[in-house]
Amino acid sequence: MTLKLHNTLTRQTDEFTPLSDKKVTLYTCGPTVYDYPHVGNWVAFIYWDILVRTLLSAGYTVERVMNITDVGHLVSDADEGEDKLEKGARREGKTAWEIAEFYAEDFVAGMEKLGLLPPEHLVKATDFIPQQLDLVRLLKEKGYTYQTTDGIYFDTSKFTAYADFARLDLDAQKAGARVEANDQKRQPWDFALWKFTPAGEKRDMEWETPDDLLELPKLTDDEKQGADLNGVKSGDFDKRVVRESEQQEEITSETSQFFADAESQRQDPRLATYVPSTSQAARVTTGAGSSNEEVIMGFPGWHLECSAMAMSILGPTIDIHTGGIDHIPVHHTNEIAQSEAASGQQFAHYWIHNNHLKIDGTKVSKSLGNTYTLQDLDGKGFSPMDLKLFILQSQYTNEGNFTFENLTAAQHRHANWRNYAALRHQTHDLLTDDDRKNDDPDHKSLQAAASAVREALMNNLNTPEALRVVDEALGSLEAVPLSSIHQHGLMQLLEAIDELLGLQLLQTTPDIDDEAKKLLLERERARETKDWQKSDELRDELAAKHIHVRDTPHGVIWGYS
RNA sequence: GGCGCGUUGGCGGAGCAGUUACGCAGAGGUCUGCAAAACCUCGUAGAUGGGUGCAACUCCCAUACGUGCCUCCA
Repeated sequence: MTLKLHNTLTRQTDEFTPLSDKKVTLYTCGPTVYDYPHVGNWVAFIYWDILVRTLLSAGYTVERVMNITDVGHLVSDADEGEDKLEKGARREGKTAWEIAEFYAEDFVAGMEKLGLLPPEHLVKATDFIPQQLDLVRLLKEKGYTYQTTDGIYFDTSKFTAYADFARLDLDAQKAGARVEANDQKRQPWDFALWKFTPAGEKRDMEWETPDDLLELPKLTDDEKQGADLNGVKSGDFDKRVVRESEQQEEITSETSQFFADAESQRQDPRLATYVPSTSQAARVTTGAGSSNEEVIMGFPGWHLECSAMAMSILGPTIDIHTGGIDHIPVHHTNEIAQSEAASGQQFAHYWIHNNHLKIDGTKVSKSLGNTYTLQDLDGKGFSPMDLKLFILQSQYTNEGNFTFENLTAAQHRHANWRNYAALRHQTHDLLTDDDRKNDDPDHKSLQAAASAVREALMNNLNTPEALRVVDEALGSLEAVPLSSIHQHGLMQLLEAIDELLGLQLLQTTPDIDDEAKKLLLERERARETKDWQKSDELRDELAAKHIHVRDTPHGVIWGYS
């Protein structure tokens, strides 16, 4: 059974073939940590967790990078407006660093509550500034950049495949474009790799812009002779820059860390074609020989972060890149442009995008006040797992619709599942497999259900189908005597559900304590003697302990209430 | 203006060219000391108009409507 995924590159559901037989490299665009994540944000992380679990179940090892965007994500994705972190800092009277730390911790806590597997690399953009500067340097050396008064930009006209991924019609877009705020950009869709801190402003998060990334004032036409670099005709490079970059290549072939880790890990021969740059960028100072004593501070562009982190950790080509559907036209288009321009290789083989969640039929929007967080849901009595089960009700490619009515439906289903899980405490010892062989039909059907769940996920992460399978398998335990439930088979199914869907059914359905068991027995005796009053009192006592009693034709069964 | 997605019963939501899953909710019934649960039955769902097929919810085309991204947002 091969895994199939809907690949945005091909717009088709493709069979998944990783670069390596055993290992899958995966990059997930992570959160921008300036506020609490809302249900719409969590959708993506829940689906990608299912993806990882499915890959693991298929026998792959997974190396996943998830970024924590803690700098550079502007209020507008198009390099305009304020930095979300700096804005959040002012809102709360803290520094951007404090904001980032607080919300990053909250995000990790949320992942734990939702039972999401931790990525192998959960990395902060601010910890990868040198790598990001290296990438800018590399792009500059290859002639893909230009400088404006507010930053270093990627010249999309130099990357001819720019419009391909999102199938953009740039000419048409140009015609209908909004007023362009930055008239120094050569194309409206050029994007900032590195932005300069505006003069007179002090950001919480800013770094020195290495001198060699800056362009000096333009030279005269005569002086520019011979300054072409890599076929770039622009006169934006001067002789000094060319000289410097030549020197750097000498140094850098020894010192670069940019792809070093990835090289040692993957030993992909194609990496040999990649000419690395220096990692010393952050240490470059405006010192001797520089005519410019002013230090220009700056910060990375949002798009740059993802490429730098993905490539420096996983290598220039990764298997899967995931993200929200909104990122196709801008963020991921830009990631592809800068990554592939730098490496000369395909960046990701599979681009997997989750569709958005609507809320009450309309979009999730801070201004509409419908950005429910885990904390909000908790306040209304819904657990993180209720939310997760709700989200799994629809496939990641589909637009979901969040309503409290639907969340309640998921909550009821979750409660039912937990009560089925509790049956394992109520089957008897004689059913622990010793006196029932593995070819027992009940056992087999439960095993079949476990593999049917796996198959459903292999089919483009069809979580609704997986839930249906679980419903049918667990439902088949209904209205049969406890004595005919195959405990081992039930355990295997529950383990499979927890492994594949991460619902933590086993750990959240403990056995009842001895006192409760005693009350149950007492109640049984009372019922045998038709002492209904005592029986009902005992039932109330159990209810106070959140234990619900059902008197079925096959005996008493308890559940959680 | 550009690029997308969708339209299945009260709600959510799959598969499938030929008995319309599954969950939640509703009505009636059986069972039960009572309650709950369970079980049974019911409401007989596929936007519209064409096309291809013996046969279409399922494939193709068009239309309508809804909705998302391109300015908060996964």
